[in-house]
Amino acid sequence: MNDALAGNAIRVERPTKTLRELALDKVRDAIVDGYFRPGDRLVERDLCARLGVSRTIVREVLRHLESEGLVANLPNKGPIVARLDLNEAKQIYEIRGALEGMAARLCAERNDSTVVAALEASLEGIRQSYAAKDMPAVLNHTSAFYQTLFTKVDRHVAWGVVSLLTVRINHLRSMTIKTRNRDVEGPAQMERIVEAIRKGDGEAAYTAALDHVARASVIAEAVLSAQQTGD
Amino acid sequence: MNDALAGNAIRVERPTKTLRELALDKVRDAIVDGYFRPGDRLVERDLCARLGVSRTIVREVLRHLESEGLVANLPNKGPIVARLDLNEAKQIYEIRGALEGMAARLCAERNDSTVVAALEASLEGIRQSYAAKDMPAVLNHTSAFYQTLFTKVDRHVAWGVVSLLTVRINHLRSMTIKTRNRDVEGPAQMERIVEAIRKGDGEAAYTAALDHVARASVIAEAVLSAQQTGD
DNA sequence: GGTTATATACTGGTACGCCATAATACGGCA
DNA sequence: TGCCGTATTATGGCGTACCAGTATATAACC
Repeated sequence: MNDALAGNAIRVERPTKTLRELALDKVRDAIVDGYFRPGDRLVERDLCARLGVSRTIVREVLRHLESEGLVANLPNKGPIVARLDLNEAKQIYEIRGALEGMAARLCAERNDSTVVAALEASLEGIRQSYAAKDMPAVLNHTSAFYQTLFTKVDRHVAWGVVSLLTVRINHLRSMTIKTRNRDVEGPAQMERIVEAIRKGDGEAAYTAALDHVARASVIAEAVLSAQQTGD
Repeated sequence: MNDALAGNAIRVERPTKTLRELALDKVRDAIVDGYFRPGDRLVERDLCARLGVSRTIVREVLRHLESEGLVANLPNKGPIVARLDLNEAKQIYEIRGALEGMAARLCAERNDSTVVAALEASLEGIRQSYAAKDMPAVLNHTSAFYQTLFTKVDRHVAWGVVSLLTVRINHLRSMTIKTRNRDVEGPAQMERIVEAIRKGDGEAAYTAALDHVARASVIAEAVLSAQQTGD
C-alpha cells in the first residue's frame, strides 16, 4: 500500500521494486499459499539459498513478516511460520465484521452509483469463478469486493488493517469458500450488502456485512476444529 | 526506558531481549516522543552511531517500523519519519471508535465486576494525573483504560491493532489531552462508558465509546489544522 | 555565466566472519 | 552398562567491509 506515490511522467518502466520487496512477496506468498506450513522453521541460511539473496535481505523480510503476524520468533530457536489458533481466527473475523460493517454503512450513506456498479462487478466475478470452480479467483474477487467497499469511501487505513489481518487467515478463507452451499450462500449474503447500499440503508448494509463475516467465522471454526481432530 | 544509549552497563540481565528489540524500542520511542520529527530523515549509518549498533540491526529496525507505519521509505532517498496527514488521522480515530465501541459492548454484555473495578482504577489515575498536570501519566492511564476494555474480554488481536494505530497518532494524543476543558470532559465521557458497562447496557457502552473517540477526533483535527497554518 | 566534471553522501545490496547458545553425538570413567 | 562431561554441529545474533547506483552539492572549465 505504499505505491501511488509515483507521480512519474514518461519514466521508462523501471520497476522500483527493491530486491527486498520481491523477496518479501515471495516468502509471504509461500506462507499464504501453504508452501510453508504453520510451525515450519524458517532457517535463515536455508532461505538465502532458496531465494538467491543475502542473509541481510532474508532477515529483514523475516522481521517484516513477523510484524505482520505471519512469522513468530521463538527465543533461542529462531523464526517459524506462525500458528493460527481458533481463538485468534475468531477475533480476526470479528474485527473484520466491525470494520467491513462500518465501510458498508459509509458506502450506503454516500449513495454513489459507481460503488454499486463496482461491487456488482466483483460479485459477478465471484459467481463466475464459482461456476468455473476457480477458487483462487473467488478469493481475488472477494478481496476486490471488500477493497471497493473501503477505498470507494477513502478508508485506506482500514483497508490496510483488514488486508493485514486477512493474510493471517488466508488458508481458512480458502477452505470456507469450498464448503457446501457456500457458492450460493456467500454471494447471496454479499448481494444483500449491495442491495442495502443501493437503497442507501446504512443500518441494513452494516448488518448485512456483519452477518456475512459472522457466517464465515462459524464455517471457519468448524473447518478448523475438524482439521485439528483430523490430524 | 532505562540506560543504554550512552552507557554500556547492561551486563547483569538480558533475559530474552535481543539487541534488535532494544534498538527497536529505542527508535520507536524516539519517534513517538517527538525526538525525531515527522519528515526527518533517518540515516542508517547515523543511527548506527547513535545507537551503538551495527547497520544490520538498524536496517531491520527501520523495516519493522516501516511496517508499523511509523517510517516511510522514499525510493532512492531512504527512510524518513512518516508524516501524518489529517485524513489519515481521522481514519485512525474512526477505526478506534469502531473497535473500542465493540470492546465496550462486549464488556457490558459480560457483566464482570472486575472489569468495572479496573476501569475505575484507570479513570481515577487519569483524574489524579490531570490534577498533577502529569501529561505522560494521563496518556499511560488512558492506554491502560482501553487495554482493560480489550483484554478483559480477551480481544488481544483488536488491542494489538489499536495499539499499532495509536502510536501513529501519539503526538496528536498528547496535544488533544492538553486542550481546554479536556481534563473534565475526557474523564466524564469515559465515566459514561464505565457506567454503561456497570449497567450491562451494551448499546450505551458502544455509543459512549464512539462518542469519546469522535470528540477526540474533532479536537485532533482542530489541533492539526492549527498546527499546519502555524508553520 | 552556464555547463560539465567531480566529490560527497546515502541507500540498496552482498559477502564474510565472529560469537553465543542449544542440541546432539561421542568418548571416557565409575 | 550407564552416566556425565566434552566436542561438534546447526543456527541465530551481530558486526564489518565492500561495491553499485543515485542524488545533491561543488568546483572547474569553456
